[in-house]
Amino acid sequence: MSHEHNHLQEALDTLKATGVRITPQRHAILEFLIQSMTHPTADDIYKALEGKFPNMSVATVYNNLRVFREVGLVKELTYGDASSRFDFVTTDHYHVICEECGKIVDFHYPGLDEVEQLASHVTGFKVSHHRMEVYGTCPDCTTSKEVH
Amino acid sequence: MSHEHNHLQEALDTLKATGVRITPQRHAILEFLIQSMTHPTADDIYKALEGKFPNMSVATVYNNLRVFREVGLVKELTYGDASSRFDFVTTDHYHVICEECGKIVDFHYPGLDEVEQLASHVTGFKVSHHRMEVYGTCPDCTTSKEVH
DNA sequence: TTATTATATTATAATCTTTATAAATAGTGT
DNA sequence: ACACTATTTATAAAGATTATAATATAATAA
Repeated sequence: MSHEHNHLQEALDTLKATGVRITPQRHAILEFLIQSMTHPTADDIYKALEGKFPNMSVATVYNNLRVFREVGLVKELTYGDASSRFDFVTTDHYHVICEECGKIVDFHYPGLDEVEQLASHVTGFKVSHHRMEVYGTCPDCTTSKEVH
Repeated sequence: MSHEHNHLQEALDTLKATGVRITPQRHAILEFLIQSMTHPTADDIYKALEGKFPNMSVATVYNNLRVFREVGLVKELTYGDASSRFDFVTTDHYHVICEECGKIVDFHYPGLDEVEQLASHVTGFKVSHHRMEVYGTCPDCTTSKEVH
């Protein structure tokens, strides 16, 4: 049984447990998110599934991404550019983003509890979570920028 | 000579040095950003200055914020919500954001060079910078949520 | 100071992402 | 299979940002 299959099954269980109906569209969106390595936009998902669901509405994609986010299955990433990207939540990881080509690569890091604690102490906030991304140039783009 | 005045003067020098013309609108936008503690949106700035510049266009605000960003005077912050916020760049600091009321508070932290280094090592990226924010509930909102 | 010239501003429209609405459809538990 | 309610669809609307073209203006040099 593959990891992808596991994730999908667990996600469907989560939906059932929270009383969210499992529709073919939701199934397909989840499946796409899980197998996707590209942190797609809502429009990416919409386009990717229009073969299987010629009548699906963009609103359906947005609605379901919101539902998935509320249930904790999906994380919404807002970078500088126009549209949000969506990431199926697996284990805790951060992202490195290539400023040349936009590629997003995961990397794992112990977590920044210390920063949260300091922030909480200094500002008096009750801290719930944080986000962090690293920006730079990916190996491919670094190579193609070199003079030959 | 106040800090605000210093910042403004330095900002104007930066503009002159990079060949960006200093217009009354740019002067006012910079001034507002420097004295503002609220990380305003483009529309906030537009509204704040419409008394002084009744004919200023929204496009002017956006254009100039882009120019300031390109020159390194201003940082654009994209959180989950609809519009970007703009922050005059002074010393390195991070933000805590209240999930109830949206308030943004600065806090200083040594910097996460170690994370950048690890990310670079693991992914092969040439790292240029990172962003991080902490989320939680501010003291005011915590208080007003308590049962009396 | 004035003329020149490129740049900035304005007004407007267009574009793009995301959300709202209402009618039609389809899951789910019985 | 039925009934109930959530979901989907199609469409329009809203909101943020960018593009365009005409006008105005800052910087520079004569």
